[in-house]
Amino acid sequence: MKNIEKLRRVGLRPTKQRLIIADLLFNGPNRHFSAEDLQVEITSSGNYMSIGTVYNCLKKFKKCGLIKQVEYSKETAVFDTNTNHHHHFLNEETGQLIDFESDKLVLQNLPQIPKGFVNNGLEIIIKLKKNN
Amino acid sequence: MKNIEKLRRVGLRPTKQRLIIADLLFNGPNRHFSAEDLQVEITSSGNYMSIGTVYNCLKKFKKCGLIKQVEYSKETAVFDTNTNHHHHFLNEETGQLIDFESDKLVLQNLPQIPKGFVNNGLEIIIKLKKNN
DNA sequence: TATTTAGTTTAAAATCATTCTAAACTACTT
DNA sequence: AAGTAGTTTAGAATGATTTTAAACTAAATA
Repeated sequence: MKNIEKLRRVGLRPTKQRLIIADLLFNGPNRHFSAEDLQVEITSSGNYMSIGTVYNCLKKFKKCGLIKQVEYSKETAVFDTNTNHHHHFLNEETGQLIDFESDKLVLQNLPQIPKGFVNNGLEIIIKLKKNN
Repeated sequence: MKNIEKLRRVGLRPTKQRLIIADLLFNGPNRHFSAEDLQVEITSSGNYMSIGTVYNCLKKFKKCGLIKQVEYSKETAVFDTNTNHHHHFLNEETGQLIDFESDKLVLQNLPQIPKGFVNNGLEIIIKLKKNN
């Protein structure tokens, strides 16, 4: 599917800038990245975009379900092209994230949800340390 | 146990400032707080402390295992007096955290840990939404 | 007890990620 | 072709946190 269609389908005006970002994000494998990472890539691809626009665009993409934002990250927002339900390994030394699928996982005896609320998503982070 | 002992036991010099914070943190029930929250409390208790010192102190306390830092939080670091293993409910609307115990929880078919690494902690966040 | 010193606190400046602002621009509609 | 609503931009603003360098203080030593 062309990215211009992809944007139209979720109600986003396919501007030049959004298409530049869509081409970088949606034509390869899933990955994690920050707004700044992406800006560097945009520059490397021979384009230019203000950091404000990168943030605006990522926020819109997120709102429209084209990307997710990894919720645990402390300072730097980390975005993810993988919008399927999944969890993360986190290499604490480097900050690198690795996805793992949630479909085989078995969770039992989950705690009772506080009164007045419903479960709106369960996220697991498994922190990794080098052995030795 | 007196807080002055508590600090000495982990190798921290019991300065006036550290004792003020220890008195606020360790003489009541466990809770979550930010550096700024704590500074407000310090002020309310009739003391004064620069925000830099609050950060320094919390970092030392964390390093010595007196408190933990909740890892998922996005922008504001959230500290926690509860150093037992536990997980969190997160009210996404307000940012409020609620602990839940991990001892009854059953987790099966956890994914294989990437080669060269060991599991250094598993954290679960259950996001909450108001029902209706 | 006085002196030393290594660690601590402080105000203020610096940093870093992110958001805001207001003006210029552009995709889409009429 | 003109209008308008949404978008992009540079640069300023914000907010959390860290750094800096000087003043201070707890603990060790003389």
